[in-house]
Amino acid sequence: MSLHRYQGQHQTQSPMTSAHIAQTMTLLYMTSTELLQKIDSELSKNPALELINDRRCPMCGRKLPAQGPCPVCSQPKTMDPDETIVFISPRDDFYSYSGQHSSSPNEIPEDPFSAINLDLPTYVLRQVAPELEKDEREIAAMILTNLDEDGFLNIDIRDICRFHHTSPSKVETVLKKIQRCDPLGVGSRDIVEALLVQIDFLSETNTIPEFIRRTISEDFNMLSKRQYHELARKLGTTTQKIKLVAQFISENLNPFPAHASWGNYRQPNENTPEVFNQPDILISFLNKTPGNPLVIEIITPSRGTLRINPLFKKALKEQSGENQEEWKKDIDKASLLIKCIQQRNNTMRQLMEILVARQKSFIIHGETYLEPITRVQIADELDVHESTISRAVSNKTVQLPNNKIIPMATFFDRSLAVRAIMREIIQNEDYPMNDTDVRQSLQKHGITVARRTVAKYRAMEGILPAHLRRIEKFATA
DNA sequence: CTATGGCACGGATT
DNA sequence: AATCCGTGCCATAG
Repeated sequence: MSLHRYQGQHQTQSPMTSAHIAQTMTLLYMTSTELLQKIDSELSKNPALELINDRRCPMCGRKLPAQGPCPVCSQPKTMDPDETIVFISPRDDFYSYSGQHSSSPNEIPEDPFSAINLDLPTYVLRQVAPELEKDEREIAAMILTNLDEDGFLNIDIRDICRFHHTSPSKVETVLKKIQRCDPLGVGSRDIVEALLVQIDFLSETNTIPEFIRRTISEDFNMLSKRQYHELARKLGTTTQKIKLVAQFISENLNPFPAHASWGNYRQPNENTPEVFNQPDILISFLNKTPGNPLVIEIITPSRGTLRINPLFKKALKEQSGENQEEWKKDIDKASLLIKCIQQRNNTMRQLMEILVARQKSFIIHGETYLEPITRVQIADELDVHESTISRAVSNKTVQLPNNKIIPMATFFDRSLAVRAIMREIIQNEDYPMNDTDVRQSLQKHGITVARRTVAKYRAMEGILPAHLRRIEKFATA
């Protein structure tokens, strides 16, 4: 209370600083979605603040086209794969789709084995949204609201066409994009289609057994009945090769998209559901081509440029009265907000620059390559307070080049790499290894942890103890 | 007797 | 100051 009066009297000095710091902290803590709400509410409350239709790059101030980020700042200087491009990407369309999936929120598929109640339709929608045109999004939304618990599409494509007055090929295009999202094959109409999608994806980077496409698309019945001999005879090949196909399927593919990386997504007994908001950061390869430089987009919600209404300013000068005090306050508040948003952007950019540099192999090659770093280290390097980094990281999410959306805090997970390696070890084990064995095996990788810790990691990953894995192995073999 | 999970402690991290 | 994390000890189930 008394603080307000104090500020009123000494406004010529800089009482800004304390308010400035406080607001920067709050803004930094907010996700992009929350920031959008904040801006909206400020706009409606504060007459001095104005949103003009003039989109400008938050970094260089250039005029921007109606869509997309700054063409100059988002361009690489070289094609050197070591380079990363970090830029602020003002988006207005990005957030309008959260929670839009229609009438029946109760129909959200829920895997009984998963304690995490992620909402599959929104999760997928967030991944594809950036890639879609406006009319495509409505189709995508319709597709995603008609998924069954296995992640299959249980509505006729023709119905979608009728509803949106569009062609089947258009729907197919959207569907194709959806199918390549994280629960790979989601939105397929049946097991066969889901498997084929997964194979297509895998074949881009891996070698796949011959005959696999054909067996799945034509003879999936025989395959599932394990009639390997008959199948081999029909295709004129050896039983051995057919068995390879079967093995590959059981090891690398998942017939039910919703159960795969989606359903048994670790942490079985964790009752903290991870709610993924819209990603705050997008990381991708330039032109979506692996090997190209990385492109980091820091999403900032905006439909234009925020500024102080010049008319309001003029009115303040001309008019003197009891309102003047009030108006001046409004102007100060508005300019403060604008400054703080700039600062937020700047901090996020610096943070991502250094974070991506450090964790590049993790981003490109996966969890095993995550380096253990702490927020303090980053804070020292950027010469800011640790809490700044904490605020910037907390609650934010990042979308990786493989379209997975992860919490930004994952970059600071000290044990993720070890857990990933452990998973590999257990995956490739010849016999069910007990925790002591796993510990030794990890030691060969140069990782020393206590036996008890192995048990903990196992629990985190939802891996059963050795004696129970034995049963599982026999069941699948 | 062995493998595993629960509890709690201390140090690091936020 | 509060929280998280790895670890040691011990009880218990198999």
